[in-house]
Amino acid sequence: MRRELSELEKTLLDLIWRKGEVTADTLRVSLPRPLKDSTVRTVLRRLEEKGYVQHRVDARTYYYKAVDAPEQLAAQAVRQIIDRFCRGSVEQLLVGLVDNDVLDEAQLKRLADKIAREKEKGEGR
Amino acid sequence: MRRELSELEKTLLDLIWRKGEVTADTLRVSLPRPLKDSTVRTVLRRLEEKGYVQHRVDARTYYYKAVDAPEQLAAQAVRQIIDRFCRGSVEQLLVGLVDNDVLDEAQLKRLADKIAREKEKGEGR
DNA sequence: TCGTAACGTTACACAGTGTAACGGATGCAG
DNA sequence: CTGCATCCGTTACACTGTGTAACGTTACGA
Repeated sequence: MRRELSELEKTLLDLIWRKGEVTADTLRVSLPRPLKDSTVRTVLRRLEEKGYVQHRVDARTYYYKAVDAPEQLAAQAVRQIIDRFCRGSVEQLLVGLVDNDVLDEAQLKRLADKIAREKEKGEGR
Repeated sequence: MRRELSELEKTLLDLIWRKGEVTADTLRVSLPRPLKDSTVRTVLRRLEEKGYVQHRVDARTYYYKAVDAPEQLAAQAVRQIIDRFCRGSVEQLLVGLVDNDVLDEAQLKRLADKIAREKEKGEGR
């Protein structure tokens, strides 16, 4: 499992997801609070060390992009939560989500149907 | 939102959930790796400062118990994930879970039905 | 050849974490 | 009543991660 992300790293990664592929400077100017360019680059490098982003070079400029889609990281994170808090049971998690109003039961049912339908369609391909 | 838990704190909290209510020493002897009693107490106090556990005193012995059920913390954590990674959409998360094999679609449907049934029963009360 | 634009290296202070020694209070056995 | 054992809090310290940036380096274009 990859190392944890710090708060600032998460902020940057978020921006990268939103923008697709970015240079350190593009990123810098769209930051919520101002940071020096060297700061941004340092954090980008740490993000890369941790395996969350990659860069390609084009005419001595680095273009960074995220390695995983956000949903993938989300899925991993949820899996960890399940292991940690729900004794490995997805069911227990879902029930907990409904109980704690993160998810309401109508929504859940609708989703289940929708996903089932898409799955069917996908398999008929 | 409460502060983050460190790894050791998570370990202790897990044990507390499993045992219900514990003294520092009960906890200490069931740890995976040996720690001094003062260490355990320090971590317990930090856990309490962070608001995850409470203690009551009985004849100068502290009995600690968890403030929230694990499922509650799980729900909160998932909500954060949704905000952070899925642009606030639970649906997107669930789809991602299915796509990444954390949850399979049959299971989801079964769960949805079960929860819907329980909900109905609960409201008839 | 020189400024500019990009980058990496290095640095540093501050917070959090794991880990524990110590010393104070208090109840129980003599 | 006195001293040992039991529990607890305080204090401490080293290590790591994090936010933040100054500075040195390299290569291109004018």
